[in-house]
Amino acid sequence: MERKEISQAVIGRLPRYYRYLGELRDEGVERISSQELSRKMQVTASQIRQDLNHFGGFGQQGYGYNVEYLYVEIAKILGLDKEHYLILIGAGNLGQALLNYNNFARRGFIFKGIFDKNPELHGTKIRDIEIRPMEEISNFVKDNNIDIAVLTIPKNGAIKVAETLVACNIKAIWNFAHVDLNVPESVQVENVHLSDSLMKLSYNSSRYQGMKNEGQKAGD
Amino acid sequence: MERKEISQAVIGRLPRYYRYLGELRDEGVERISSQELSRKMQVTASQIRQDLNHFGGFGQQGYGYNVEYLYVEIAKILGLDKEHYLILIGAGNLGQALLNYNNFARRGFIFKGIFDKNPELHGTKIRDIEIRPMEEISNFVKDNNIDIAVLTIPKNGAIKVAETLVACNIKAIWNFAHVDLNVPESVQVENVHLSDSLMKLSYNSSRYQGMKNEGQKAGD
DNA sequence: TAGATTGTTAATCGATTAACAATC
DNA sequence: TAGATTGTTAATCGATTAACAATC
Repeated sequence: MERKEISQAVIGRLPRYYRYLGELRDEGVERISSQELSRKMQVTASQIRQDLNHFGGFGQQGYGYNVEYLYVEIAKILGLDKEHYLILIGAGNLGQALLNYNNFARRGFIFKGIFDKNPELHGTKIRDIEIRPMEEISNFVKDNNIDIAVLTIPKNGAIKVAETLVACNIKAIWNFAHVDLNVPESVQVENVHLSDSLMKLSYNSSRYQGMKNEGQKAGD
Repeated sequence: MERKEISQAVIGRLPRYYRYLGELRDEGVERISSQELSRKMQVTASQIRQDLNHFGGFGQQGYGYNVEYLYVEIAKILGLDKEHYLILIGAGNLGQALLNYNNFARRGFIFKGIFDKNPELHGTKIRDIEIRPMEEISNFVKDNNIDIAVLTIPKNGAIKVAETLVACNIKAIWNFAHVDLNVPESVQVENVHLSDSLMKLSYNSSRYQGMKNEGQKAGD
């Protein structure tokens, strides 16, 4: 019954496996070997087998993996076989973009409530969901079985809101605010720090340009 | 003159150092030791020193690091001392959210053009920037010194657009389309796969709930 | 000078890859 | 049965942490 902790590196790769398997399935592919998949995904076959075997033996020697079966199993591992109820906190541009992104609903992530501190928005609706004042978050989470709070507000407000969410026993926070939230380990946080991502891109492109110039000087 | 390649793990931590140093600077803090910073950031002091020393010796024995100086140096490393010209491809919700996010301009990331395939939008403006047809991307990139293309279109169109971008020598692509772009190594790609991020959160929160229940059964 | 703290080398830890026996 | 390919163990590689001499 010993459960070895699975590293975030492995978890982080599962959605990508899931995506490729979904595409294969849509193309009508029935089975695939780790080697074929490794060529498609540009990772080693060894890594694919190693990663999957953290969760069980989904393949068959001499045959490979059944695409449909593996697709469904990874969905289960990722919790996509269940519905998740979300609230959006912050009905700005980014929040609305997420609300309108159909893929989430398709995977079982369903927005149940929207909260914003702007009183003019209260009572208005986006995608048939009413916008409510921030004060109602706590009761709404408790009454509606909310699993995940999506934080799309400026960083100033984020820390206080996170405290509220912790207090009403939210399970997970998808944090787009540019600040690190300090929550107990019972609350999962996934950060999407867009400016960090952009800075990384900036570094990598500058570095490449630098290398190119150096190469020229040194005569390659 | 030997330049050892710096790992993406290190690069990925730089924006976070930068953020904390900016906050310290705003608070008027003049110097900080790796140990103090390590407590604030919840990483080891060893890692901070090791990371920074990839880029040079920014500290001083017995003193620590000068906050302002280190802040400016990390900005240079990340390429934030220069302006970057961007185009947005796909003027949907997400694209507009990015356009309206002031922090990017503040760090020198400036949107110069917007492209969308919807003809009704052509000629209209967002934030004083005209929306143009996709066919004009290539010339616009060449004529306006564009460094970075921000891809906020559905995945179907993304691969073809990426080919166009590669052909006109773009340096970097910030890719929000849910597909892996296959580009030469001279073009840097940074992926923001939002659904992958949400699935990871889903896994982690399900796993935690699972562990909690198991703990109960086993009597903790 | 004594104390503090870096820069850097060495030790440890963890993740990736290679190899191959098991088995379909 | 022979061939293919997994699951898994062992080897390698790389990243993180610890330790400490250098030095401000």
